[in-house]
Amino acid sequence: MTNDSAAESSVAVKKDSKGKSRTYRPGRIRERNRERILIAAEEEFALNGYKGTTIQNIAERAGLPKSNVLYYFSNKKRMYGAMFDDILARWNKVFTEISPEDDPAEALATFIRNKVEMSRKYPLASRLFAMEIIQGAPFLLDHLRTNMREWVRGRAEVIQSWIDDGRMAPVDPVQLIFLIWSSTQHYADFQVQILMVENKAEYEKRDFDHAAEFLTGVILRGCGLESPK
Amino acid sequence: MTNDSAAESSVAVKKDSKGKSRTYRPGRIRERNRERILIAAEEEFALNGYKGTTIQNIAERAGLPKSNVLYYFSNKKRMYGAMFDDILARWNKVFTEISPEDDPAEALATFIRNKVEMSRKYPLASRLFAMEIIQGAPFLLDHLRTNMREWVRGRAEVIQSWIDDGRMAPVDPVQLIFLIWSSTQHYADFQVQILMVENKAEYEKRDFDHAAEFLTGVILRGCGLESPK
DNA sequence: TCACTTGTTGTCCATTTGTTCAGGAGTCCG
DNA sequence: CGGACTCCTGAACAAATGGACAACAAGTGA
Repeated sequence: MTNDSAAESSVAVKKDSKGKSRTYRPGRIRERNRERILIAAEEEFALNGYKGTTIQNIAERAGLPKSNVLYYFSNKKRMYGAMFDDILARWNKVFTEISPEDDPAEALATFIRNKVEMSRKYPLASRLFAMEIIQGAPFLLDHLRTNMREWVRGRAEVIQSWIDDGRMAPVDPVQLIFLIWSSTQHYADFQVQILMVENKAEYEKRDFDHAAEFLTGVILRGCGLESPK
Repeated sequence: MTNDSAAESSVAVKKDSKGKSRTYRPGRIRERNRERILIAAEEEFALNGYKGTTIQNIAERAGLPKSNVLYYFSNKKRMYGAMFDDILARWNKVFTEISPEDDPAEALATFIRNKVEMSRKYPLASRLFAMEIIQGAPFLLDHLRTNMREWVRGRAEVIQSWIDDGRMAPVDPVQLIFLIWSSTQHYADFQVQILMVENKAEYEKRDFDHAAEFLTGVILRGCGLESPK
């Protein structure tokens, strides 16, 4: 997606000594360790940033020697890239399409709820993404320019059609998407700030429910819509 | 504020050989270089994160030898701290108080506009702050727990009083502050994403005006308020 | 001019870090 | 059991980095 690390998880095709081609399964050892490493990497990168993260730290967190980590991901950059491939794939699965026939209130509410749920379920991914963008998206620039642009454009067109049909207030659709994006993302990215300000030690499930409810309420009303009950 | 770097800019009081105390002006050499370094530091830290930034890079950007940078800020941590002291001071100056007597629509609109203006004027500061929080606020934890908590609490109380007086819809005041905070901050922090999605090379002033207008429109309406003209 | 402080800078060093590599252990299959 | 391949790992290394330091230059008030 963003780099050529895809080869890392694919099935290797090699030729044996007789020149015949044979296929080998990567085996589940590879699968398992790869995953372990990526999970550790997600935590470390989110906590310390790209440069601040050392392969040593990732290895320790994954309970493997550094050399072994480098056996799976030939270098740090690739690891970082592979992580984002994983994250983006995960996100893609969640966000369903919307269409002009949908009910605006329903669709927007669902979007907001999904996004908040995402912040709850994958806060590390959210933070990783945020840090990457803040630093100028050196790895994801291409993704932003292609996939994400198309994604936003598609949504914006549907929203615009709702507006044209007089089914919601005339607000800038792209700005609306940004608003939903940022306000929901905030619960993952600025977790510490929220916890400190609210004097809590940890999030609870109902905090997210409350947040989702608040956001749908205000944003829908802001779009001239009634919240679906 | 967050560390003891205050001493760095204060007037040094030393005793001379005879034991008499004398005061020396730091002179404007110190002032000027300090500022130059901090500006360079802001750019570097925002671009590469704490760990990713090297004193060498800061020095080069400031056009000084590394040793000279270390003469002004004895180590990297202190530099980082001094930077935030500057940033927080800058912010404090901008956000005026609100009171129960104010008009809710007027006050919220002003707040949103100020915050967007902040994103425009000091995008680096905003990003720096965001990265710090995302990484768990190792330097600003204390600030969040004290100053920021009080700040939010104070605002929330005023908003609540507006609600109690039936002057706006009953929305959670703290969540409302978070919403405004995140949605406005977004224009600075996720600049690259926005530019890519909108297929632009650079922000223009009117982009911010447009954003502020959109946000006040949606959020105020979401709070059951009319936008002040 | 003198005494003292402040400012400047090149050099040095211990440590960390990404990455390479060579060799060995484990696994699978005919 | 033997060969082919996958998986593992300790050791080594060049580059980079934060910081210490000493010697020197410039500024300042009396």
